[in-house]
Amino acid sequence: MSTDVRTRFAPSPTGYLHIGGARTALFSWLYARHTGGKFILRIEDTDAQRSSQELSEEILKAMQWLGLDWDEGPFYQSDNIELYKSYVNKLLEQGQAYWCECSPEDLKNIREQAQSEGRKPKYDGSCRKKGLGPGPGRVVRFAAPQGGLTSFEDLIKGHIAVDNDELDDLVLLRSDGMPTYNLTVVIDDAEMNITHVIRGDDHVNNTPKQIQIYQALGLDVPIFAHVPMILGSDKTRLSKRHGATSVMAYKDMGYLPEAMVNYLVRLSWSHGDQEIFTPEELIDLFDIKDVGRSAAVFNPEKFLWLNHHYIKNGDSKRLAALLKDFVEKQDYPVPDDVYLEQVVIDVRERTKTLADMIDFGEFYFREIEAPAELQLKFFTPELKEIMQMVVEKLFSVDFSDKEQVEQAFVSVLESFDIKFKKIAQPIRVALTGKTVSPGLFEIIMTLGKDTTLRRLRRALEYMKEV
RNA sequence: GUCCCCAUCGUCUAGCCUGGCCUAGGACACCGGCCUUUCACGCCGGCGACAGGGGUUCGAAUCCCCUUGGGGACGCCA
Repeated sequence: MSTDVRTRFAPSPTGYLHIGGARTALFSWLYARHTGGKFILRIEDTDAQRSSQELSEEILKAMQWLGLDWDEGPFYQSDNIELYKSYVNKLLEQGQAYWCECSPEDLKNIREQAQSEGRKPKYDGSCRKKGLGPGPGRVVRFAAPQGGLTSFEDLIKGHIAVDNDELDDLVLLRSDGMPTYNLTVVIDDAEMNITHVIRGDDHVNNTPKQIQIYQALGLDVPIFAHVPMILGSDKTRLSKRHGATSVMAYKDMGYLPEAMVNYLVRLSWSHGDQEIFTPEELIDLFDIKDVGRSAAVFNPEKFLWLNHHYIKNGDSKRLAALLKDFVEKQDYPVPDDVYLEQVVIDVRERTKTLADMIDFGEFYFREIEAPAELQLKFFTPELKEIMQMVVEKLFSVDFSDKEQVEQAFVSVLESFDIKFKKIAQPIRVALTGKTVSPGLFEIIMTLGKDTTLRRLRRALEYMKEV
């Protein structure tokens, strides 16, 4: 027996790992790492209708992408059905559970009746005294304690107390023989010796019900920590309406996992004025005690800013490797690693995501032609001689030496006694097809002699023809 | 509707527990300026909040109560 911290993340594979779930997982993981405890992953797939193996795997992938590694699991609740049933039987034998024959329609009526009378729409317990046994269409319900108070000390919310009369005789075993969430979560957390149940705010109301089950079963009640929700910009529960909510959707949009971790951790948690954290710092600094009690609004702009921060400061070789996927997705020919890294270095200050790099740096990956209006505006005949000389000078220069390339321009500028400004935009348009781009010399060095000269000559041809 | 929870700039938050150092600090966004071959980056500056009302106190963003506002839960989902 040890008192080591054991936390868990228990998603249900009825959807992808979303922002909210990821943050909960992150907090659980951080707390385990911070305390030197264990982090367990458990898949809650007792809803056979809606759960799927594919979704389970997607969740695992998302966890891995975020770097949230687990020490035990993944365990699947569907592998433990007999275990849960044995507990149901125990409750039945103890008289703390009973068979119920009420149909879904009966239940609906009971609820509507209660609500219309201004009461909480809970099950009225009409089958409690019937002494029913198993039968088709029947479920097992928990005989919840009546009267009194159930309370607990939440690590985040503080003291929470609920009147037992508010609580339902909830279903433990469905008519199809599958156990339900409130039962399985209790049994597994107990069997897995979870010390700290860190989960979403939306489970606060379930907690007293679960505590009653722990008590009925004579199991130790863990410590609870309910983390506040993440809301959308209109302060309602975050959903697709607010934009992408799936973790992996952000990966596909060119976000970095460290940016997501850093962004999410700062929702309802902070450490003074610090905004940027390395994983090591987080493990060192994170504590549930510092998690706030109020909900946070997901702010895409700040997330983008953080992503840009990591794009700007990340290792360029790694970024180049990540960029490769995005190049392939566009069906562009994949350049070599050195070229890709140069692109990253050229564009990183002005692109906030990996996907941005592809858009903004399109001219690095494919042949481009400036729109007609830009050609007309910038490729003017008066620039003919100047451009001619730029091409000639560059032609005779060694491109492995940036110094020489810059010198070539200096000599052209001196010959015509003009400012660089005079030819910068025309050259930019010739090289990139746009008026906005990275620095000219960076582009030229990355593109290389052949491409640079080819594109400048094409502009020169235009100047001559006009 | 009933129950539970929450409440500092538009947003994320520091400060609140252990009242005075708060004419409330930082960050994102926004607006100016500087830098400059474009755009960015960077730097400098600006805008901007203690929900309201009562208490307690010499003194309240900080403690208490009420109101209001918001969120969540009320399922044979998790």
